[in-house]
Amino acid sequence: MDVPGKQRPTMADVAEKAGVSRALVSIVFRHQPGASQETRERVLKVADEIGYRPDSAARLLARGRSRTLGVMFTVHQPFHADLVEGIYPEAERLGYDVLLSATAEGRGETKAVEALLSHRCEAAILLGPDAAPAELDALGQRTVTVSVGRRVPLARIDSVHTAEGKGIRQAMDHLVELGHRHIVHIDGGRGPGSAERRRAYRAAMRRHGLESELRVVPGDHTEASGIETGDLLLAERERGRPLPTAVLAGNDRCAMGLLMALTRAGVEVPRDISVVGYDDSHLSHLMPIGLTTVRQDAVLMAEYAVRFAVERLENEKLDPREAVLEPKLVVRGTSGPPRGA
Amino acid sequence: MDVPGKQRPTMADVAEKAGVSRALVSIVFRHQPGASQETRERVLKVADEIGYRPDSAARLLARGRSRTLGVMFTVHQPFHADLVEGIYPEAERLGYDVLLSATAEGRGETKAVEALLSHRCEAAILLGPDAAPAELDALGQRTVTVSVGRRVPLARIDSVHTAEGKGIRQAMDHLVELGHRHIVHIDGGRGPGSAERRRAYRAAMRRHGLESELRVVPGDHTEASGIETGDLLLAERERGRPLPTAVLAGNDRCAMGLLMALTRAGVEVPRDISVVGYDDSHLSHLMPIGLTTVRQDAVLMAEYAVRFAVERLENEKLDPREAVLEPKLVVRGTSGPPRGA
DNA sequence: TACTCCCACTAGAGCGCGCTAGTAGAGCGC
DNA sequence: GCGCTCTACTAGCGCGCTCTAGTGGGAGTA
Repeated sequence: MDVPGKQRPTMADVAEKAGVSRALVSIVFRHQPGASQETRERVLKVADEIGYRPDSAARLLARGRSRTLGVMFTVHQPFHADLVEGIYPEAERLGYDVLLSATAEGRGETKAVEALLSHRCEAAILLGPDAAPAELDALGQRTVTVSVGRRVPLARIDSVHTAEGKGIRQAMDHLVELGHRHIVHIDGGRGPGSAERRRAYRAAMRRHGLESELRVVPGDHTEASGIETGDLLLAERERGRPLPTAVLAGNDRCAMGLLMALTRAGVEVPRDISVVGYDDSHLSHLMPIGLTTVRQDAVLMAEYAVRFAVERLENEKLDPREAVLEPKLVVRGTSGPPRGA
Repeated sequence: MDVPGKQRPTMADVAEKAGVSRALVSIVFRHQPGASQETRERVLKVADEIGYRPDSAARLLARGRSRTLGVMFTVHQPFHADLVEGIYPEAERLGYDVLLSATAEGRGETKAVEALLSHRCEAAILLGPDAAPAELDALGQRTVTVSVGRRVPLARIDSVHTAEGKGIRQAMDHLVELGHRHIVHIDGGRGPGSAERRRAYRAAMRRHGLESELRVVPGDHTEASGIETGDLLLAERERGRPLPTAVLAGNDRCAMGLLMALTRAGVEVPRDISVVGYDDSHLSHLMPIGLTTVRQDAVLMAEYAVRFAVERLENEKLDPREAVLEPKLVVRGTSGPPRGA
C-alpha cells in the first residue's frame, strides 16, 4: 500500500530505500549498462514496493526529446479507430509513446493539435485532416507532420494514403464487368480522398463510354449522407425515374446508410441494386452478405505514418514523402449483376 | 517563421525579447495579476512572433499539480466516442486538461492506465472498464478513479451509470403494452451494465407473468453478436420454431447487427418483429425509422464523471459516490404491435 | 521629510528526472 | 611498485517552468 503521506514516490525515495544513488536508479529504469544484475533487481523490487512510477513529465523535460508521437483523430470515425489500433504497436516497437487528441464538437483541429504540441509531441500524425494545405504546411514547419488518408501536395509534409484512383477504377471495372451501366457516385464532399475518388469515377465512366449515365450525388462520409441519397433515389423512383443499378458510395459509412434506406424500402441488394463502399472498415463485415468495398489497409497505413514520423525525427531534413498504398477491391455480397443481366 | 535554429523557444527567449524577466512572462501566461495591461500585450505579441508555446511538461513539473484528467476508452465503441465528446468541454470548463488512452488489440486496460498515470494524470476516468473490482479498488487507492457505465460496488471508487434496471423495465413495459409476450433478450456478456440488464429483463418477464417465455441468448455488445443471434433465430424458424415477436438487444450495436440479419432475410421490422436497443448512440438515428432504444445521456454522464473526479481532487477524502442517472426509453420506428395484435 | 501602501516587476529555489564527468576499487601485466 | 582498463557507482548541473519572497519606486498621508 502507498504511504498515506500522499506524495507520489520519486526516484530519490527509491534510491534511499535501496541504499544507492539517484543516478543508479535512473540507470536501472532506463535499462542502461552500468548497474550490476543484483542491484538492478533490488532497485526494481524496492520501486515496486513503494509504488514508484517514472514521471514522464520530468523525464521528458530532462532528456531533450519526448519520444512521443501525437495523433489527432476524429472520435466518430470507425476507420480512425482502425488506424489508431495500428499506430500503437508500431510506435511501441520503435520506442515511442503515443498521445491521442480527438476532434469533436467544439474542439476543432487547431485545438486538438495545440494540445498535442503543448504536450511536447515530437510529431503530429493527423488522421484525415480537414485543415487547409497552407495551415498544414505551417504546422509542418513547426513540427514533423504526417497526413494520413489525405494527400496534401501543396504542403511540405509527409503523407500516407491509398491510390484512390486505382481503388475506384477497380470497383468501376468490377461493376461494369457485371453489366452495370447506370452507376451513381455519392460524393464525399470535403472528406479525405473524395476529390480523387470523384475524379476517378468520372474517368472510369468516360472510359467505359458511359458519360451519358454519369451522375455524382453530393454527400459526405457519414451514414446520414447515405440515407439521404437512398431516400432521394427512392423518391425519384416514385416519380418514374428508375433506380440506378449500382451505387458507388463515398465510403463505408455512407454505403451503410444507403443500404439501410434501400433495404428498408424493400429494395433487395444486390438483386435490385449493387452497392460498393470504400475503406473496408469493421462496418463492412457487419452484414451477413458483406459489403463489397475497396480495402484501405489501416494497419499498413498506420505503420507507414509512424515510420515516416520517426524517420524524419531521426534524420532531420528529408524531402517530404508520400506513401501511396495499393487499394484492393474486396468483393462481397452487395454487388452482383444488374436485374436484366 | 521560426528560427531555423530548430530549438523550440522558451520563456527565457520571450522574456529577453520583450525586455522583462522570465517570471513576468510566466505571470502573463498564467493570467495572474501582477503585470500591467501594456506589458501583457507586449509579452503576448513577442511570444506570438517567435512562436512560443508553453511547455506543459515543464509546467506540470513545476507546479505540483498537472490538472490533467486521464480517460481510458475503447476505440471501437461509439458510445465511448459520445462520452469523450462530452468530457472535453466539461473538463475545459473546470480548467482541466484531458489525456486519452485507448485500449485496443494488444493494449489492454492495464497498459492504457499505466500510460495515463505515468503522464501524471491526477485522475483516471475509465469508460466501461472490464477490470476486476479488486484491481479497480487498488487503482482507486493510487489515484482518483471514476468508472463510467459500470457499477463497481466492491471497489471504493466513484462511478457513474444509468439505472439499468429502470431502463430495461421501461422498455419491457413498452413492449408488453404493445401486446408482446414472446420477448427474447440478447445478453451483453461481460459488458458494462449487462448483469443489471439481464436481471431486470428476467424480473420484468416474471412480473408480467411471462416466465414461460423467458429466454436469454448469450452474446456481447457487438454487431457480430446481433447478427449471430439473428441468424440463430432465423435458423430456428426454418426448423419450425416461430420467431419471437420482440427482441431486447444488449445495446445498440447488437441491435443494429440483429436488424441487419433480419432485414436481410426479408423479415420486416417492426411488422414481423420489434427490436429495442440500449444506449441511444449515434447509431440509433441511422435508420429512417429509427431504433427504439433506451437513452443513456452521454453528455450528462460525462459531466458527472468529470465533476466527480475534480471534486475528489479538490476535496481529498470524500466517500465513494455513485451517480445513477435516469435512463429514458426513446420510442422510434423499430417497435410496434406484434403481428397478431 | 518620513512614513506606509500598493503596484509592477525580479531573483532564485525547486519540481523529478537525464546525463556528463568523474571516482573508487578490483584485476592485470610488467 | 606503476600504469592501465573495466565495472559499479555517485555528484551535480540543467531541462522550462511555477511560485515565494522579495525590490524599487511612485502616490498618498501626516
